[in-house]
Amino acid sequence: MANGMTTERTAHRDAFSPDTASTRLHRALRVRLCEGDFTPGEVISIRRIAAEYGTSAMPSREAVRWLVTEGALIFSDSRKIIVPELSHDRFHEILFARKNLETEVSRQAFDNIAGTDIEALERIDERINTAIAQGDLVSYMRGNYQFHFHIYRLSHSQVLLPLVEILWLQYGPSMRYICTRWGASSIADDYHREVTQALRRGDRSAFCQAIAADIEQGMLLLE
Amino acid sequence: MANGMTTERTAHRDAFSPDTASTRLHRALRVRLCEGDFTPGEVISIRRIAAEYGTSAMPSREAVRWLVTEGALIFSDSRKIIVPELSHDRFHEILFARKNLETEVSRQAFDNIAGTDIEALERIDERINTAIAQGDLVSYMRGNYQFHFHIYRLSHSQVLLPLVEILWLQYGPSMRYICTRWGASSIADDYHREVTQALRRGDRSAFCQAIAADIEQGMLLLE
DNA sequence: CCTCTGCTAGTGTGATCACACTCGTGTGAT
DNA sequence: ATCACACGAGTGTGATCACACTAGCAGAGG
Repeated sequence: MANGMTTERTAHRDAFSPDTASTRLHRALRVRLCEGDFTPGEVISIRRIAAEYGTSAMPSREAVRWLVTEGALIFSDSRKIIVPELSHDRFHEILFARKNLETEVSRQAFDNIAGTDIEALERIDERINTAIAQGDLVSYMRGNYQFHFHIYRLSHSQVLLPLVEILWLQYGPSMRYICTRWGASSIADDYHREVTQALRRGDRSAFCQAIAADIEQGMLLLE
Repeated sequence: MANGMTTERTAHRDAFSPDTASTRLHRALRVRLCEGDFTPGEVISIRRIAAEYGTSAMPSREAVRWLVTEGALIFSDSRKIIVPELSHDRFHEILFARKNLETEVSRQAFDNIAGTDIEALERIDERINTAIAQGDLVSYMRGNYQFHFHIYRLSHSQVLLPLVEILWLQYGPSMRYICTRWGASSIADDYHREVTQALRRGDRSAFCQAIAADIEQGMLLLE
C-alpha cells in the first residue's frame, strides 16, 4: 500500500459501482495519472503494480486493462503496457476536444453554482497560486484538477462528465511532462481569476469564455 | 461460437491492440450492443457469455468489465451486470452530446471525403431504405451505424472518435427498444439524403447541418 | 395455512498456476 | 575479437479453483 489508495468519490462512476480491490486500484491509478504521477513512456507492469499495492495480480490486471480501454495507457510494440507519449497532433486534438466539451459542461453547471462554491473555487485558486510561486508542480496540477472538476461536477451531467475525465486521463502525464520542461513560469497566467470574477458578476457568457481561454492557454505551450 | 465473432476493425482502437480472445470478444459484444442485439434490463452473465463463445470465463470477464467501464453495461442493485435502461433525461443527454461531437467530427472529415466515399454512402443509404421498407430493424440499425461511422472514420480523429463510439455503445440498446415501440414508420424520414446531396455539392455547411438534423430527429421520438 | 429455515444454483471477485512470447545477457564456438 | 545460440527474467494471457454473497424455492415446524 505504497501510494494513496483513497476511496474518495471521483465523478467518473455516476452509476453504482461495487467497492472492490479492482475498483479501488483503478481509482487510485486514475488520480495518479491526472496529477501527472507517471512519466510518458514509463512501463506499467501488472505484477509490479500488484506488488506496490499489496494485492494479487488479478485486481491489478483489471485496473490496468481498464485504463487501457480508457486510452490512459496503451500497448507498446512489444506487448508491454506503457504511459503514452502524446504526439503534437494528438495533444492538440485533446485540447481542442477539451475546449469543446468543457465549455459546454461549464455552461450546464452555471445555474447550479452557489456562493459557497465560488468561495471554494477562490480558496483552491489561492492554493494554486502559492503552488506556482513555490514551483510545486504536483500541488499545482492537483489544484488545477480540483478547480476544474469542482465546476464540472455541478453540471450533474452523467454523459459528458465521464468523457471529460477520459480526456484528462489521457493528457495528464504529458501535461506534467510539458510543465517540467517549461518551468513553473509558463503556467503563471491562468484564467481562474477571470472565472471566479465572472461568476461573482453572474455573467454566464464571460464565465464560459474564461474557461475556454484557460484551456486555450494550454495550447500555446505547444508552439 | 454462437454469434459473429469477427475480427473486423472498429474505430475505437486507434492505437495498437493485440488480437487476443478478450479483445475479440470485446469487439463482438460492442457490435452487438451498437446494433441493438441486447434488451435494456437484460442480465449479462460472465460465465454465460463465456459459454456462448466457447471460451473460459477469463476473456469473457475482461470483455464484460471493459464494457462496464465504457458505460455500455452497468451494475444492478444485486451486483449483477445488466444492459442499462436509459432514463429520459439521460437519453436526451446522450443525443445532445452526439449532436455536439458528431457534427464536429463530420466537419473534420469533410475535406477527406472522396467521390468513392459518397458512392459508398449512397449504397449504404439504399440498403437502409429497403430495410425500412421491409421493417427489418436489425438491418436498419446496422446500416445506420455504417453510414455514420463511414463518415466519422474519415476525420482521422484519434480522440473524438472513441468518445463518439462510447456514446453509441450507451444508446444502442435503448434506441433499438424505442424503435420497436414506435415501429419502422417513425424512422422513415432520416436526413441521409440531405447528407449525400450536400457532399455532392461540396457544401460543408449544409453537410454539417444535415448530420445535426439527423441526430436531432432522434430526439423527437422522445417527446 | 402461514412462516421461517436451509439448501441450491447462480453471481462477481480474488488467487494461483501454466503457457507463449520478448528482451537482455552471458557463454561458448569460430 | 566476433558472432551465435541458449538460458533466464520479465511480460501479458488464459484456465481453474475457492470464496462471499444473492435470489429463489422447497420443505419442515408452528
